[in-house]
Amino acid sequence: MDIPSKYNPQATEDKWYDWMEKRYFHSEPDEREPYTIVIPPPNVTGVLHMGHMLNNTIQDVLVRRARMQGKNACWVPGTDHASIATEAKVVAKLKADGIDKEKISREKFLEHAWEWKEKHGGIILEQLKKLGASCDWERTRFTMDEALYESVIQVFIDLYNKGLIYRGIRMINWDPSAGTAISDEEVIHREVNSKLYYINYQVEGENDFITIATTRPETILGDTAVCVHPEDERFKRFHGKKVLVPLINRPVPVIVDKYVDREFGTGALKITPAHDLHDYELGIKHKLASIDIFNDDGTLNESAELYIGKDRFAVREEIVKDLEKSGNLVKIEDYLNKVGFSERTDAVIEPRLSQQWFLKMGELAKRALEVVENGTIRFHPPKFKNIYRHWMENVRDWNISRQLWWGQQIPVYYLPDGNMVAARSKEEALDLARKKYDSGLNLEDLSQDEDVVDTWFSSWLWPITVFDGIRYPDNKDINYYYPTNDLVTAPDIIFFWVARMIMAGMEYRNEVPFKNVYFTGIVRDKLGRKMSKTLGNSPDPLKLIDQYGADGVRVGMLLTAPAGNDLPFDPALCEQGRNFSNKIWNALRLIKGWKIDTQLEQPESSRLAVEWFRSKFNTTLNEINDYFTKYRLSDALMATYKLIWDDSDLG
RNA sequence: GGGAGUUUAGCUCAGUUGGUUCAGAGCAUCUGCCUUACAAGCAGAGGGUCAUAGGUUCGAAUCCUAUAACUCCCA
Repeated sequence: MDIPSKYNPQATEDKWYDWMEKRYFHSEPDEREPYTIVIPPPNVTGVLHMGHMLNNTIQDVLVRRARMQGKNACWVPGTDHASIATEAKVVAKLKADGIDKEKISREKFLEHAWEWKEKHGGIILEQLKKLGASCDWERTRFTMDEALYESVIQVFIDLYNKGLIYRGIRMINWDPSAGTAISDEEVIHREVNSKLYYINYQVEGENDFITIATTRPETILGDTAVCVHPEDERFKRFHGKKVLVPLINRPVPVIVDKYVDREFGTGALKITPAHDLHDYELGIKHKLASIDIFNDDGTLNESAELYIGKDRFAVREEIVKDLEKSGNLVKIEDYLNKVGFSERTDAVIEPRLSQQWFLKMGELAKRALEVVENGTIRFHPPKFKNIYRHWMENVRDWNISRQLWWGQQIPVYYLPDGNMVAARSKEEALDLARKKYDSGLNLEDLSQDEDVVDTWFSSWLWPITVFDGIRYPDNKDINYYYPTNDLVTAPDIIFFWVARMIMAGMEYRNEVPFKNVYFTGIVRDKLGRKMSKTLGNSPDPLKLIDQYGADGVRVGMLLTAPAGNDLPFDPALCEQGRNFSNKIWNALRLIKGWKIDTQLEQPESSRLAVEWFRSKFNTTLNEINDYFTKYRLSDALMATYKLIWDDSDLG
């Protein structure tokens, strides 16, 4: 026989790569029923990891099935511009070339950024092709493409005019490493082994003192009060008095508030309104001063009076020594507390008072919750409904401004008198400003807001903007492909992305963006650890493909991946996948080896066998279809696996 | 601190309204086999107090209560 007994995936798969060129997966609206998936756009800076592999395999399975069912299937690929990550990469590249971002203009920087994007961005899309993803590659989109950029601007202006976007000074999460504010969702709270410092504050004019406990001694320089519980007997003698902030001897009041937990620490709390959310609220309630002691990069500024220009963590060590010298330090205890880290840079988040743009979420959330509650959008598995509901009911306004350049610049123009207008261009802004405020204004009088919007503020429009449905709400594509059918994503971006897409869909199409959301699990290693670069426990998907074939790896991933379940990945699974490919290969060899003699009459045994298999096949097909309608993909795969391995096996 | 979820064979998981096909699947393991599609294979075998303790019921993996362990989300 001339067919090799072992399946060689490379030989087969390479042959099919020109599918992309033959436009087999291109879709145009026609009279058939549409089936649409938009890819969760990976970072343009990203490279393929196991999570993408799983996620895109599932999308490919769904879209290929739809195609087999005769639907007009369209899977739109693309990337997002990932402002923080990309800007960091470009800044680093410029630095290596001896260029300082601060010293070049915004325009120049963006030129470099685009150059970088053209050169290094989008590797991941090529990798997806290797994986065999049957996307409509002619529809590839990028969140900074002109059409998508303009759509974001248009939406911003619209929401601004509706009064849903506002500007205000709020306590926000500052990422000192990226040099920008980030949203609440981008903060990851982790338990950290730290210390609890007990520090004496001397009572002004008395030889008495009050002891507080804090995990952040460096912030005492920004203290503007000490707070105790009104009914705490231990502190009643301090009510109405003032105490001196150690080292700088600033007198601050002792205030009383039931907010204080008497059990925690000493029962006395130092209040730093500029650097803690709860302290900030107490500050407003008790009309306290607020002293911001940090620079943008996390070093101390002049307001701190001491340690100016030094990093916050270096200062923590120094100040403890100085407090000890001055006799204010009582003791240090080990303490486990939760610290917020930036999802992007892993820097410790600094709560900070800052002027930012926010999007009101209340009404948007209400409608977005309703369509999930009433089943217009179904979650698979349904347990994510609870998490979604909880977030939606407690949603807070979304900080959408970022102090970066790479992204859609906020389309708000300020007038010399402090008034502002939102418009698509400076010229339009001028028109508007003349009509609204002052007919004598000139172009030079206007200055555009320097910030860009959060990357998610473009991704939340993705199912609409890939079909240009914001700029042209009645175009052929959007009318045909929207709402999309299935969204496949990881549960960790349910709030970042899924929830917000639903809001945007309801607001701008008055219709849900997708009918089903399939939540994948998180790919872990054999020991159950999350795959990460630092641990080095993530296999390179492309190497796995080399080793086992794309089909082998994909079967391996799906075998243990019921929706929403974490996937403890083991390369042995790919081996099983490869073996399965080989099984199918050899079934082909078997058939090819048969010779049909039309002269002979079919023996009864063969007739029965054919009839049996036909019936078995149809039973299994029903079963598989049933699994698919329930989004039980690994069960569907297993049914297929058993049909081929056990029932087609004539050995 | 608030909420959600999980716990079934060595591993990863199914198990719909409690009852004859309820104790299952795949992998792994063990024992034979290089039998002309496939040793990346074939034939066969073993393996579980369904987390623990109570309760409801004629009957519980399934319902209720408590406990424990783990996971996730939120503050």
